[in-house]
Amino acid sequence: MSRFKPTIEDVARAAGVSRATASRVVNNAPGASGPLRDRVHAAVAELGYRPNEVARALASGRPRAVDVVAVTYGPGIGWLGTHPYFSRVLAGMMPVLEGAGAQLRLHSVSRDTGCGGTGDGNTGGREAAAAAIDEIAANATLGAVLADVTPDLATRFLRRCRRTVSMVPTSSAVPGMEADNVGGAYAAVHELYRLGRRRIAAIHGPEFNPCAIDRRTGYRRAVAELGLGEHSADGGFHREGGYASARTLLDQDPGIDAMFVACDLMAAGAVQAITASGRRVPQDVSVIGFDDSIAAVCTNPPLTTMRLPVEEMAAAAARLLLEGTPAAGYRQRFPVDLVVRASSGHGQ
Amino acid sequence: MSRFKPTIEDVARAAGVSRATASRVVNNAPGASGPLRDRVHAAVAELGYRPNEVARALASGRPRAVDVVAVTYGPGIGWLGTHPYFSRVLAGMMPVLEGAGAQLRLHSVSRDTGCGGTGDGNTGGREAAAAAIDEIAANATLGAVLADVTPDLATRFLRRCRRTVSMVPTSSAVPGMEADNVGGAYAAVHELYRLGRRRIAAIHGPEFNPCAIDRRTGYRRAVAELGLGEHSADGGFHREGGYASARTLLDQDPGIDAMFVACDLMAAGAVQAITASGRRVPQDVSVIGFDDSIAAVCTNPPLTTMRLPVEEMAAAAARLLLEGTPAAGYRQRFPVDLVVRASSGHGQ
DNA sequence: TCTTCGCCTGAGAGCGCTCTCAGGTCTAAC
DNA sequence: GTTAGACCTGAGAGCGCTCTCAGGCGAAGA
Repeated sequence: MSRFKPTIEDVARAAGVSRATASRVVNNAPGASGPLRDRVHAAVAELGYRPNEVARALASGRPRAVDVVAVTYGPGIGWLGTHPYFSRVLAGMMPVLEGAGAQLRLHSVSRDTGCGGTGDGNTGGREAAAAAIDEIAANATLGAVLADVTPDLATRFLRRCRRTVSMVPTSSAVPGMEADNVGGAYAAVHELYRLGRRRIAAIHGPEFNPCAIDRRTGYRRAVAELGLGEHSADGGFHREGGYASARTLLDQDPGIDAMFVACDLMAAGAVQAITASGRRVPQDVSVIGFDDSIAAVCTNPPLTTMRLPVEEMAAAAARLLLEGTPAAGYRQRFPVDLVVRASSGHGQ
Repeated sequence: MSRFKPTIEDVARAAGVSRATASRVVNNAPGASGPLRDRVHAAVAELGYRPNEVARALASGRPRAVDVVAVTYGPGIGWLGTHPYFSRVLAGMMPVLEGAGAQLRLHSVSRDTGCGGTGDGNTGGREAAAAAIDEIAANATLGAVLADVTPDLATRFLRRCRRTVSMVPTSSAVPGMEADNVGGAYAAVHELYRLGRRRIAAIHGPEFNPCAIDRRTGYRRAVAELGLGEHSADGGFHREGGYASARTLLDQDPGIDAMFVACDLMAAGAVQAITASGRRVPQDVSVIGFDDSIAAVCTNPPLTTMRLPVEEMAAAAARLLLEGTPAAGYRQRFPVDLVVRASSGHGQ
């Protein structure tokens, strides 16, 4: 097989037409027809021609690529490799993008170090993150989806790239897909209450994460309304944190009979910690997670959880970007529903 | 903030130099120096100039982008959103690519339907997949990593794009990162044997998956050498399949005292099925998984598993691509090591 | 002082494609 | 027969950047 890559010039020559006509046919644009179309198609087939996307992008000024920016934090490589959230975003967008002939470019920015690397240094971390965000925004083309991001970074991104949509709540003008995190957490606590639980602890995500903040708010609101005490710890949105927090919580107050855990990964850790302490889930301690990610069904018992429709949100974000520049402050809301499995139990 | 995007022309004008000089400075190329460098840098800073990657790619003929192709199969959206494998590949490559200023483009091809969509139709599935592969290969630039792929598709890809590396074993000339899947499975069975288990069943991955084939081979070899019987089922590399297979296996032969499960996700399902059957893990049935993915530590008890160094493999693949075109048939081998957790037990 | 060499620098030619615009053809209506 | 209108077609000008090449200039050697 020859390594020769035919250009549209070659196609045009082979078909005996001009470059413009060949382009029209290849792009299925109107204004060329009948015999010429056939000749061009034949030439394309014969030469094995494929348009060069890069040239096409440059010439048309609108490259067909959506940038997905995952702002990660946490130990090691960040969440990208372990937290199911990101794959769900990708999986949700992929079919939409592919259907539109758009590419998906993935970027990761570590909130702490700028680059999506393994570094843990804090020296100039914020500036590095900001610089990385600028860099990506400057080259974002069809648009960008901020998979997880802090409001300041989101605002900064929007300044360079209007065609942006955030997957997490940001207070700013950044268009976003917004799940009812507050309501979900609120509903989880109420469900636990309904099951007869009265000492409902919470394991939250990191305090700078917008989703974590909302879920915490929902928990607090519910607990306050129900006249219950507040017991909570920060589990950092990773399993290890969930384990450690559950332990701490149980040590502090052995009477805890339920836990609302702000993500399934942490909930998996919490279930392990509860079990390790000699308690049973759900008989002794009822657990409700959040996300309905793959982690929820891997635990034993499987997790009752609040389903975050990540795939749907991601698909909607992709569609929004494909359509054009979303209006500043645009919001699309998604419900967060209870999915009952075994970890919450059946009540007394 | 103005929406004006300065070009290198603007920078050159502002600095009072030619476009060529501005380009040299921006690219840190030799042949420009002293005062001019400073002037250009000043202009860049003042205008907030960012090189347009698309134009740069077209002009230089070497776009800095690596394409990651995930060939998925299975129900629904495929594995992309649920199987931890893909995120690990991404997470492993990201730091390397970012360090080299390269972008990461993600593609998914469904083995069954071509597009990475949700379809389940088989009509023309293979041809669609092949067409999608061709399309991606034609535009692959810096190179491509085949995250999971069947040998036929890999070969086809290589035909259009020499700069390719596979993450799974392919018998063809495709350069690849090769983990010792056979040895890992073999070692797992031996470990189970060492623990005193004599009825060691296996839950395999889909028979067309190269990794699954190798792991099956390792299992068979070990079982044959140890003079044990073979009991196995296909779990399709997803949790549900693991659950169903474990159930079936246990029904067929209630005396099974150990299971080698070819991926952690399936193992999570298997553990649930074993528990549901009234047996204990590891006391009654010892379980060893494969991968050491996040799923391994979410289960209860946590899984003893064979660690597949996916991140390292992915990073190595990225480095290989960055370096140039790997030789046909190039192989880099990775060990698969036992990670002992609770699901295998301590022996009698 | 003249030549040689080396180092800067800028002009200009593309990379492969899109898209506008002017010209050309053909049909139909006057 | 003439003309307006609709529809094709191709020439050519870029998109923003890279990179080659030749000219210019100063230092060093003859």
